[in-house]
Amino acid sequence: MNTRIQRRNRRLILDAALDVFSAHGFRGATLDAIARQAGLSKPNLLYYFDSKEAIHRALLDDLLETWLEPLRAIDPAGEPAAEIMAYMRHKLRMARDYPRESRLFANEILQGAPRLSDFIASELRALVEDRARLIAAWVAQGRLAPVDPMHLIFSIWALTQHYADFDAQIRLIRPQGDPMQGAEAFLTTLYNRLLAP
Amino acid sequence: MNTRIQRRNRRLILDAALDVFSAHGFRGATLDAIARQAGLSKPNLLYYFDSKEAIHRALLDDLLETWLEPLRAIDPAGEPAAEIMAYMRHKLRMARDYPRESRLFANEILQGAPRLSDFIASELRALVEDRARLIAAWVAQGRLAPVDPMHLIFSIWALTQHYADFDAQIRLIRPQGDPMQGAEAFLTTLYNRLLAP
DNA sequence: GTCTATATACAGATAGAC
DNA sequence: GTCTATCTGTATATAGAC
Repeated sequence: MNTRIQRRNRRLILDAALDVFSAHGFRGATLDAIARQAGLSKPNLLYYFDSKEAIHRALLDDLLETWLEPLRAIDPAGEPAAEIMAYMRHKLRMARDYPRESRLFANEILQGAPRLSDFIASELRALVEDRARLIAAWVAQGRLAPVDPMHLIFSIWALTQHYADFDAQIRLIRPQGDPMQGAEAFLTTLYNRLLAP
Repeated sequence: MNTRIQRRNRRLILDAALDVFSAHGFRGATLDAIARQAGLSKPNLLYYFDSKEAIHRALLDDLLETWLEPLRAIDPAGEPAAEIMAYMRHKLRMARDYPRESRLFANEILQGAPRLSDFIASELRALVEDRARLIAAWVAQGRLAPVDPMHLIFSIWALTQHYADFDAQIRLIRPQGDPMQGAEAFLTTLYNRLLAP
């Protein structure tokens, strides 16, 4: 029983599955495509995971741990505007470094969040409400410009994830160079102007 | 040959198909689901359209005509900030009134724009470049704050379509009330602050 | 024009040899 | 642990009666 090979194959499968699920959605993904991408046979995939659903589930579980972290990292003791800016940059970095994860998530939400509604309605919701209260307190103290905390958070999600989720569109509109070229500078200006008290 | 019934049935099919394709993506949608939703039999769908692909194609073609219109409506002779604000409100209204169309589009882009790359690389790209030049000219004249025109356009897309595309997430995080409650006020503040010269 | 019945293809999952 | 071969369900599309 070689645990090293097992771990290597599980990783190969999950990496291939992330490629395929993020590019085609759950229904559009096939075990054949994942197996080909992973360099394994289809039955071998199902030796490591019970079902297509189980592979997808494993990807989401991996993702959700890292999904909350940037929001959690906002420090109540920090300087308000700087904390929001750092959060925005953190999310933008994730969109650049983990675009497949962003698209996996987007595919799920777009289709009504069938497999994520529990997570969103409990953990994510509680965390967002907590951070919204923090931001509202900062506003009340006059340390941030008056701004709706929920919409502020949504705006950061929308603006950063857009570069991962709509990457195909941006590349077709601006074929030359990196799709995220100039994004950080633009978003820094935008939030500096929005948040200055 | 009753053209009135034909038109009515084509409309029924396309409306049902928009429901199903936007909610489940191309592969996730089934003719069974569309037929049930339309109140017709599956072979009857294929009497009006050659294939599942053809139904999808018809939806996209309908969509693309209306997709360019708000960008085109930006008036070079207008007051710069007011024109941008009007464009943003126009897009926000479309996200509210046509969320299924927004999700249909998002599904396509997310999966690499396989059926939209021609449209995006030609018509949309040309229009965006034209509008970017207009905005750049306004900036050069000092009538808008210095801002990257492309990223400004992307930001409006991201922030408005987010309310349609991520509607499921927003509803789970804020179960009470309308997901777009406060969105227009927030975005108005945001762009007022960003664009003031 | 609309239906029931069906041909055909493909995808998820399993059997069983090695 | 990994493979080939295969079972089974489901989806697109067609045939043909009415």
